[in-house]
Amino acid sequence: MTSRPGLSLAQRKRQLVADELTEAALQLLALRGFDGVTVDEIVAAAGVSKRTFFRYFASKEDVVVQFLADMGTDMCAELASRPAGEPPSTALLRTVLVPLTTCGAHSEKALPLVRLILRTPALHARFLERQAQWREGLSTELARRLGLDPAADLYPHLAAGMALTAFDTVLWRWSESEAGDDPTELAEQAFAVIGTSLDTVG
Amino acid sequence: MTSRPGLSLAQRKRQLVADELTEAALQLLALRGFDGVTVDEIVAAAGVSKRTFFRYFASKEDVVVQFLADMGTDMCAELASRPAGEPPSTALLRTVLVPLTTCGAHSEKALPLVRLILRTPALHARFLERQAQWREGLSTELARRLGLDPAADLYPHLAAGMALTAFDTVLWRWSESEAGDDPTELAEQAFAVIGTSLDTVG
DNA sequence: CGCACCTTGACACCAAGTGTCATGCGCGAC
DNA sequence: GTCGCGCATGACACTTGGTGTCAAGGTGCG
Repeated sequence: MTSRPGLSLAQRKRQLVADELTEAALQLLALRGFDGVTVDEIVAAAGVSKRTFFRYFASKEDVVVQFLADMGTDMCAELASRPAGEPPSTALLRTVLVPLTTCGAHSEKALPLVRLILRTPALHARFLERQAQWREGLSTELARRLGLDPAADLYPHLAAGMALTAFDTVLWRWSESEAGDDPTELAEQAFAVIGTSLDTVG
Repeated sequence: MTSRPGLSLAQRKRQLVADELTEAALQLLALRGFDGVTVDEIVAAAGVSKRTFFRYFASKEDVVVQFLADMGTDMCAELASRPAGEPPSTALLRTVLVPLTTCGAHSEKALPLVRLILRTPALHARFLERQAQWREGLSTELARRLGLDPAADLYPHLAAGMALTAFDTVLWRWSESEAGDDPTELAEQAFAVIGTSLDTVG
């Protein structure tokens, strides 16, 4: 899930431990809820010490939420790779579709995880914090594309925020749906609403 | 700041203690940063026990952020009070203006507070969480106004999210500005961008 | 006066993190 | 081969946020 191939030998062991930890954690958390599990239990299940846990994850929340950092860089990369002439609305739709399609593709695992995050206040807070970081990245990239000064123009920040608002809405709606709507379809619906202003620059 | 007049006698003592606590806390936090101050120091400064602190505030963050709850209800009230025929963009602008004008009016106190919140990860996370609650309230109110089903239509959630995105952008920009731009002016700028899609329902 | 209620403080306790140090293991240099 | 270096780990003590519990004090009321 978080694997990035082609790294040094010693760092692959790190990945292994990290995966072991996240797997153990996710299983327990899905079962008994975020507050119902202590990190001591998690590390016992994974067979490492508590100190090691905190060498891999900055907090108990991070073990659930850390993968979002990768998604943020993925989104930025996608936005950066979109053709220069493309209108912001479609470029941002494509950007937001990156995490959303992977959600849709692995819904068996992703849906419970999303539900856990959105329904646990502590996790939701961290999730929103990450999203704020995404917003920074997207807005600077957007400013670069359009030749705007992100410190002077409100547009980049606003546009990035709107795209993430759409993302949020889709995710929330998806997490509430019983059988699982198609997130990509929902995203298109959402962008049909917000797209108008996205492309009305100036 | 948090005072709500016309309450019972005994509950006014509560307000007093709460104010004492927040004042002591804000002073220390502004001075040494959020992580540089322990709640033991805060309660020592306020002259109460640690246990009492947590009887008034659910967490250390809450002593900084609790007043946001009131702002949320204020915004909902404002939105509910807007005339029925008013287009969503102006109704939401008016809604967002409620906290923003008070910020502008008390910038000497509000600006450092906003900066503290936006620059402290833990506080920022809580802030965003509160905002998510605002979003719930605003979207249901919006759905009521427009006769939409908030569980079926994406629009209410999206519109509320866009309004809060504008709010966020304004607040962020305001907190970065040296001499303090006018938040209400910034809000109008922001709504000039997002307004287009806000009023294009269906 | 006595009673009930509410607030507070003291204290013990749990869970999340962090600093520190010693151990162990792989790996290259000699 | 082995010496030694670096790195990951574990053990442990400690700080801090946060909660449960209980006993004491104040206040209003019959």
